[in-house]
Amino acid sequence: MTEPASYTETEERIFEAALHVFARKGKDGARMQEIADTAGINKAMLHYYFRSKDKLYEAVFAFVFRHYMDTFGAPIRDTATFEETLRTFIDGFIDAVKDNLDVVRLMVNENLSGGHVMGAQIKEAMMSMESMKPQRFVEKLTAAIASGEVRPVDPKQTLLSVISCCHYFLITLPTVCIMNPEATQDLDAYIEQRKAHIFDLVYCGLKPRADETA
Amino acid sequence: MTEPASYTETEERIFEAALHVFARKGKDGARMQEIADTAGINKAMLHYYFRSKDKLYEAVFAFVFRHYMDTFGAPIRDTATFEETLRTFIDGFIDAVKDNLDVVRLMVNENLSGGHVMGAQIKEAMMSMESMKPQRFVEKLTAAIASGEVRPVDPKQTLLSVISCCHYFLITLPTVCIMNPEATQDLDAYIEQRKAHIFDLVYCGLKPRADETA
DNA sequence: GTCTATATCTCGATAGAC
DNA sequence: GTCTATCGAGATATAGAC
Repeated sequence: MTEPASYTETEERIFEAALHVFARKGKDGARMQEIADTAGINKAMLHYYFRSKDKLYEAVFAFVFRHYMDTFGAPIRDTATFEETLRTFIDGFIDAVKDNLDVVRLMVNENLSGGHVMGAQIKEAMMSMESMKPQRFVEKLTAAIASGEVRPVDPKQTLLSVISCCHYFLITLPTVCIMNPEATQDLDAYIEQRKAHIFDLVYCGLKPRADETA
Repeated sequence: MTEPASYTETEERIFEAALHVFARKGKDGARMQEIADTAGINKAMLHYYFRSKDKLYEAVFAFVFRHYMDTFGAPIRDTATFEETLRTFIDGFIDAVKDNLDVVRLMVNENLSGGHVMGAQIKEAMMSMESMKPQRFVEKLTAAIASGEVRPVDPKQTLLSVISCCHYFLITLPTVCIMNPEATQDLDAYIEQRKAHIFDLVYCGLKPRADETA
């Protein structure tokens, strides 16, 4: 799978439209006509640029995956304490997810239907991304455990829990809005409230306790 | 939307097959032929029993939603401390999700594509389910805060975080298995490990601290 | 109730004019 | 590069024999 280093303006508009449709309907449920309409171009042009639906799906996934991994979350600074690291990570992560909801939807859809396209992407990405944000988070957490700032926990399990808390409520937003009417009225306020809750719950869950041995 | 109180054996076999396909492909991506093949019946029979794809989707969703809500999770006993309640809830919830993964996949798919069918179901279900498990969890947590067993937190936010941790890793299982090879080799062991981690993280996050005022 | 055959429509993909 | 027109496969849905 060779990928061009850059795409034309039209191709990126197609990616944007394809992402929107694939994210909601999945690969099989998406319609080329709907993607073309959303992109404001002719349906034949989709095939001119990307030959087939399969190729378009793979191309948009690869593009989005790289872009997503590059820009996700605030940078994790080396000078921060783990408390700062955690707060910054949750804050930046949720902001990034909120601004790229379709990317997360696309990836969830991939997992629901087997995750084969994504699997190939992940393996390819592993090679060229030593400084991946989640990996850095695990490193910082491991260091914090060693220094005693955080009690001994499984770092990968903890990362998974934090990501779960940050992703899940946005994935299931329609349901969350039904259960929490205030989220419908002012989503941004609800998101800030949720950020604060996640940090509070997780950081309290990680701090060493006076009444326990480390 | 009037629903029969019970279905025939054939109809329930169709539900099982439809759930399997709809959960993975979504409503638009699913194929009636594949559902018929999975159920081991003729494609024409699907239309004989459920007129159209739309009606089948609504019927299977309503059926599954009721069944899911009735049987989900271990009963929350009134005699338990909140520590026991939490452990029992996480344990029973994850077991139920593991045994009904397609149900969760179907609901996530619904949310990804707008959640309109599910929205109608939830509103209908709210009326007849005062003893819904999640609602009972919130009540127990609220009581535990009042009694001082748990520090003051937002109960609904906490419930959402617990559900996130229990659902998310199973929804994204293909990705989780790539990141954690040991989960591929022995999934049940990984699930037990995850149960223990979630309880540990959340319960430590909820326990009052000696160095803080309640 | 269950099947085969088929009508009708929609989708992905291409041909060919411009 | 962009469009219209269209082909052929495959989808939903139905008709009608058994």
